[in-house]
Amino acid sequence: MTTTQNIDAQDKDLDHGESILAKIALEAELADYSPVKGCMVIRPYGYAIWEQVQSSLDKMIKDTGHQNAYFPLFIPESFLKKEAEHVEGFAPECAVVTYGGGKELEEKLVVRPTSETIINYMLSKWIHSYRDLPVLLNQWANIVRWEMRTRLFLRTTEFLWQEGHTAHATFEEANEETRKMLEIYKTLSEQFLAIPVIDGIKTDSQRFAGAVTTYCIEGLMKDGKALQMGTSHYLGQNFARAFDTKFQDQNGQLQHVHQTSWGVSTRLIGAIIMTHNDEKGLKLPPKIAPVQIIIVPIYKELQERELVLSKCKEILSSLKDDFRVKIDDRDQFTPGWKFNHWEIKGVPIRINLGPKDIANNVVEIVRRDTNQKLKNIPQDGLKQYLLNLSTEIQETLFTQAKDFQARNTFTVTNEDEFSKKILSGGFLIGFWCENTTCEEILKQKYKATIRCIPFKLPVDQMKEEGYCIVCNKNSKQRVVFAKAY
RNA sequence: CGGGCUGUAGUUUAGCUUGGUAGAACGCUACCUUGGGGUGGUAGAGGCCGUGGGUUCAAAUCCCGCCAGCCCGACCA
Repeated sequence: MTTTQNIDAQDKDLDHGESILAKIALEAELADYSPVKGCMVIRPYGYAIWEQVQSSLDKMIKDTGHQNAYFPLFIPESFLKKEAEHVEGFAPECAVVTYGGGKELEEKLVVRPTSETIINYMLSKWIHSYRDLPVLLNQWANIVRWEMRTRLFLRTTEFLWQEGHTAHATFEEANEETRKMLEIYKTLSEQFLAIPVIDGIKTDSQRFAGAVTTYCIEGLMKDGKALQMGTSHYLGQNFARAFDTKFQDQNGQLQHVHQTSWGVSTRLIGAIIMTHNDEKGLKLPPKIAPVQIIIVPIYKELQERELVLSKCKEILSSLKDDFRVKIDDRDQFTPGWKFNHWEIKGVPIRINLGPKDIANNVVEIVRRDTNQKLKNIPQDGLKQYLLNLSTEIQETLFTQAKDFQARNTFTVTNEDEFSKKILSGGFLIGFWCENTTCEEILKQKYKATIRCIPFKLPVDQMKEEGYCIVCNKNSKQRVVFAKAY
């Protein structure tokens, strides 16, 4: 089966993921480098993918009771400094504005690296009583983090994301919120992006600066590296204390609110690229593909052109209520050229339509997930056929990615095994003693980190307890190790 | 910020060692041809060779500075 061969070829090619990312992002016209180092331009086709991701997620965010709002780009520098861990974590990667209107500013303005501080400042004004809670906010915004090494979509200086911020009366409620949103991210990733993830808790060293607990979803890219695809934080009362965000409870007592924040970014597009691709280019899951079906007319003479194009339009209008569908009627390109063009761009379904098909009342369909060519598909009932096919492609892409993840997830019991396995990448499952030193040793020696303490392990036959793969001390839990972006 | 590499047409690049008229492919424009897997042809347009200085009769080529980018290390969604 060609599909399996392609994936296997990728498995052996684990080191070349980076060039695949840049190559696809540029060739499929998703993005381009900007004149400013570390920044990128998201081109219309790439932005259209983001809009699909946005609308899917935005609906789920609103369905769970959250409202969108917008907080400013500029944050007074003093705000960042109010929460000790937060400033320590973010100060090195902040861009700071010192001049405005030709004058040096009295207080420097930080370009937001995230918005916990400004939102808390506002919440402290808005929240008085337990009746004001919960506050469930979300914002779609750009943020800036001054990164040393950047990569298209996976890590750029400025990026687009969604950040949810909520305030609750109790720990239980806030913690439940944190888990609920992580579950939504998991659904987004698996059901929409067709990328399987491991969900779990971050270790202390990987925790968000200022959070009590950070939950995450982690995906495995085709080059064997892990990618953090979304995080959800229980912030405790840390920011509430720093900004004095208090409410009066039912007993008349003043209490600090319990807060959460959670986000996913345009990094998800990088994850799609790094999960769904082959030698021809990108493969987009139908649910988030800006163009789900491309119709390529095939003709010779002018007379044929008229006939074929009118049939194409007829088919288009019968499908346009159910699909994002387009006809590529450009005359300057040959059909063969167009085939390659739309394959690079990852369009899930292509319809080839020529005089022969019209004579027989059929179409030719090519599916991008398997590259299979399906000949003589009747025009009657085409819509239903395509609806089924679309669902199947969505599932196949997920299954392909799931199989890849399974083939590249290994159990290790000691450092020796770890050192050998980590070379070729993948998720490594092993015991860890919960000591940060052991984690640090693995990072120094192998450039690998603990991605998370999983809620549920992706491999069977787990023992309850074992020995830390580094120090051999007793351990109660297995964790997921990997090299990461 | 350290170490390595690279800057030539829109893109990928040849030429640089050994100084002497800047070449190709793709893309672009026009026309013809072709069209069911990147058709073929003809004719064109397009370059202060990253930048500043130096050496020389003469610099894309040699030397020095600067700038930018890429890769490798220290940070991260």
